[in-house]
Amino acid sequence: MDILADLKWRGLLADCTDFEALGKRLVEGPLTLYCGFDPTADSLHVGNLVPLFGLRRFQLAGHRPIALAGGATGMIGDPSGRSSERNLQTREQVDHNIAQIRGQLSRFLDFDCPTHAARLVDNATWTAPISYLDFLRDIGKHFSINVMVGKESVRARMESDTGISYTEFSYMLLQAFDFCHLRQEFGCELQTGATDQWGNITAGIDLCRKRLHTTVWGLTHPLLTKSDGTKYGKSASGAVWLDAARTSPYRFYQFFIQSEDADVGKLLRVLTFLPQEQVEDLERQQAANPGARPAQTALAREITTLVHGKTACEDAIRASAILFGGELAGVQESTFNEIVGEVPTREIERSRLEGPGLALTEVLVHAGLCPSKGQARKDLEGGGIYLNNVREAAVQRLVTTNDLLFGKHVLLRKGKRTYTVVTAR
RNA sequence: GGUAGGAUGCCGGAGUGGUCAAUCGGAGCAGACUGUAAAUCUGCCGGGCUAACGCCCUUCGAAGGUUCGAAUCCUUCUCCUACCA
Repeated sequence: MDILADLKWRGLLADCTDFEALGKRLVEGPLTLYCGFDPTADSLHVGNLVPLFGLRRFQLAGHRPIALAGGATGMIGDPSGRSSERNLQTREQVDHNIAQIRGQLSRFLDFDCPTHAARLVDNATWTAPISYLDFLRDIGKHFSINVMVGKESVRARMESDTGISYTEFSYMLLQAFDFCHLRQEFGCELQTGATDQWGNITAGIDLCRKRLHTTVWGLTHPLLTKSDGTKYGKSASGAVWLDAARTSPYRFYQFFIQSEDADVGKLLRVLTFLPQEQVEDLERQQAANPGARPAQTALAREITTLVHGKTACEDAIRASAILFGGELAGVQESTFNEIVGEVPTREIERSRLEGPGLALTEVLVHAGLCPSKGQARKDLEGGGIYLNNVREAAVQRLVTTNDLLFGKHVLLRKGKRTYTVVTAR
């Protein structure tokens, strides 16, 4: 299957400046394409995986991807898809974020491939040295304000209460310049991105035509949404990050295991590299026996392995099996230790549990499962608290050293799936 | 610079002297049903104390003031919005 057909089947094609011409170009031979990632944080999140995996899909199909880290654009702030002005990041923040993100970008692409190796670039390398006057003369001259204010990203903000600063208004010039530069430097002919990047991408295409008299293309991926239309990739505790320090592999795995039936088919297509037959087979299994959740299991395994590696994924699977396996009665110490470190863990001084012990409500607050003792009491009364996987409804319950598993740990659970291990020290 | 309007809990948004820790909706958390799914129903949803009835503390942009009593009235300040210049 050719790359465009594959992307289409996966639902990854939102728009293209010229499907037909691009399709023709793609069969002629390897093409160089790029996609940019701004360092708005020190880690990418699952939403970024759609365009990033897009680059990988192109590389697997024999093309040359360039992942661009926005060291320059990250200093400015993209107004696209934002209803209000961004806070400028300090240079130090951007530098730190860029360093982290470069590492993440490089994990999914092959830089050693002899025929179509990937590249990692930073737009600060070519943007920073240019003087303001040169930029205005060489780049700015090609832009019509009339066209710029017509772009969705600008118009939306001009109509909003907060407006748009000159800084963010200029963002599209920088991104357009990137495309132009990459066309000149590496013969890059295609830029990809999420749909909100359409305006910035077409700005680059126009600039290439005007400055270089050459035709390049743009291709956008749909924004990843849930079946109810809301944005995908946010859990209750915020975004789902690729950085294991921000979102542990266990939590990452759990996020996908908990996918809704209505979404899981789409997620398999968009976030994994499983072939069409296999995805369709999983969807059939899911429809036949939804309770077994074969699709969620496959999805979580695939993507956790891609992002965190085989070992971390297997650890997450084992920890999940223990936690969601019911009673802890027969569990061995070595097995239990596997979940310590996977789920959030808090320490407590052993002395506080000795003698009469410590109120369970206090332990819950200490563990971070409940925001206050009052809330902990209510959660207990509501039957939502489990001590070592056994429901505990007594508000006055004290936790003592007798509750320690293997003399060390207490497993606390709130609701169906929020766990914390408290370790005596 | 002028005029008018606004600022309420995570968000939206009622309330315009006591019955207000503040209607309602959304989000969130928990329970029931299930499948670590969705939908639905129920409870909770500022903090502390209590087994509980209940009690106490801190909130309605900020600071003062009027009053027995203020989110609600007055003064000043800060910020936002609209129109005018």
